[in-house]
This record gives sequence, C-alpha cells and structure tokens, in this order.
Amino acid sequence: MRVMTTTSERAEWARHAEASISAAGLRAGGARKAVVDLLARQDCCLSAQEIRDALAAEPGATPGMASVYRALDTLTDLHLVHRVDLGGQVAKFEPAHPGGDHHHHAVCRECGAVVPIEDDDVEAALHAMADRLAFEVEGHDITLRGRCARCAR
Amino acid sequence: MRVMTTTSERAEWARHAEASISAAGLRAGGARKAVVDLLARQDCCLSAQEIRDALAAEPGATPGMASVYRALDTLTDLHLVHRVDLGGQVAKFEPAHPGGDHHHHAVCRECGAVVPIEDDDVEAALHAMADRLAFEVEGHDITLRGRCARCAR
DNA sequence: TTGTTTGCAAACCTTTTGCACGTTA
DNA sequence: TAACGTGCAAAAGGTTTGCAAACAA
Repeated sequence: MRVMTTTSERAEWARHAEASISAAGLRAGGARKAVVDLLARQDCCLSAQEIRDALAAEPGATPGMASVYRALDTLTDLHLVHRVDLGGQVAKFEPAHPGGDHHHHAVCRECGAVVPIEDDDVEAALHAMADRLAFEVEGHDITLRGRCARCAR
Repeated sequence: MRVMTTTSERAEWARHAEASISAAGLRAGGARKAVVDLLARQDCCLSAQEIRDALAAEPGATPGMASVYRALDTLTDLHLVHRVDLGGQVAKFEPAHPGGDHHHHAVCRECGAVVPIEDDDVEAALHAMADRLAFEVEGHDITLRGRCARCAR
C-alpha cells in the first residue's frame, strides 16, 4: 500500500494535463493554468473553495470562483481530474493519475480530516465483482467513515 | 448476493423505526410518519425531492420540503436511515436495515439509473483492510460508475 | 483577427432556519 | 397543557450561467 504521489509523478501529471488541454484545442489561460499547477502539487482532494484560497495565498492574480469551477469542469471532462463526493454538499477534486494509480478516502466524522487510502485486495475484489455484474463498470469510489487516529485516541 | 429486501424486512424496519422514534422521546407527526412509511416500501435510495413527489402522488396531505428534510435528519441521527451521496449535489436516503444488511450503488452515467449492489467478497476485503488501518472505520460506501445493462447494450 | 478564457454579478438549486400555528402525548 | 412537529417563506450555502472585456494562438 503506497499512498504518496512522488515528485516525478506530479510533474508528469502536469505535463500530461497541459498536453491534453492543448491537444483538445483548448488554450492555456491564467486561471486554468493556475488550477492545473496547484493540483499538480496535491496528494489528495481539494474543494473549489480550497483551491481558490490556496491560489489567493500565492503571488499573482487570484482567479474568480467561476473560473475555478470552469477549469475543474474542463479537466474532469478530459479525465485529468477526478471529482470526489465525500458527502455534505461540497465536491472535491484531485488529479487523476493515468497509470491507474488510484486511491480512496477515509473521512473523520469528528474533525473532518480526509485520509487517502489504498488497498490492492479491495481493488481485486472490486474488479472480480465487476466482472460478475450486468452493469458495465468503468470506475468506482470508496469512502470510509469513522474517526481518524488522532480523534480516536 | 441478494439485493432485494423482503416484505417482512420492510415491515420490520417500519416497526423498528417507529419504536426507535418513540423510544427517543419523539412524537409521530404526520410528515415524519409519511416519510417512514414511504421509505419502508423502498429497495433503494430516494432524494428528498423524490420522497416529496412520491408523497404528493399519494392520497392525503403532502408534507413540505422542510419537514421531509427534518424527518430525514432525525431518522439519520437515529441510524434508521442511511444518507447516500452519489455525486451531483443531491443527497439520497434509504432505510438502514439493522442486521448489517447493507448494499452499495452503481450509477449509470447515461441514464442516471441507480442499481443496488451487494458482494460478500468485497465486504470481507474491506473489513480486512479496515483492521490494518490506523483509522477507526465505522462504515463505508462504495459507488460504482459506468453504464447500466440497458445503456451498454 | 478570431475564437477562447476570464471575472463579475445574477441566477439556480438544494438544504437549512425562523417563526407562528397545529398536534401529540 | 407543555413540548414537539409542521408549513411557509426567507436565508444560506455551493455551483452554474450570461455577458462584456481581456487574452492566446
């Protein structure tokens, strides 16, 4: 089980994202570039608001929320970003790494912390199940709920 | 793998729900009763709007949305209802059957159909994983994404 | 230049809340 | 009758859209 994303994987994702955007005939505007750039540095998911706040804390112009949402929309359509729904009414977003590098989330009910989770046995069981279903499975999300190590202590 | 809920399980859930509500010192108002009654007849999740629409189609007074939400809130707090977040910005709700009878969801990206899913191997793998984590796991949700049998055809 | 991207503000939708009235135990 | 539940309308989020100005190719 390995959850951290390496530096080279992040750089690769950023390159891949820029290439896909350009291949799709889209342009590299400031807001979109800033969002890609920020996401490339993340290990786990962020909400649109968190993304904007992070960009506001950095030097340079802060994009409007609408542009953040539009960028996330575009990136999601290009399968560069994965939308994560952990409950509540806030969507979160994280880079989708092409090599199937793929994690899930555990959410602490006390402090709200989101912990990335990876497990090969669960993935295997899930794929085996998918083969048995009439449903044509293209992807899956798992959310664990409970208390993080700190809150359970 | 067995997904359907039997008639007796439904009746049992309704009884259990009414008992829990009363045991919690709460009263049986019209809206709350109507929501419990409707949920008892469901195999899978419904949104608040769907619940209200279904109640509007039945004889008798139609509860206000606020009351539907309040009823769902109360029932969720009492662990009688499970809140399901399948994406989008609409929460769905389904009866939580006490005996650990427990299913997940596959969502069709074309028609939006929600199909209930159950698999013992996946559950086992998930529990094994939970034992290995520092996180204190209390529950989990799985969402499969893809195309339903009809749309894939 | 030409079509794309951005920002702002307004619109939208789901969910929550305030408050007066009706109901339950 | 004293709480609790309900309905309506208003408020509160998060997200989307319309439109004119700024910008990339």
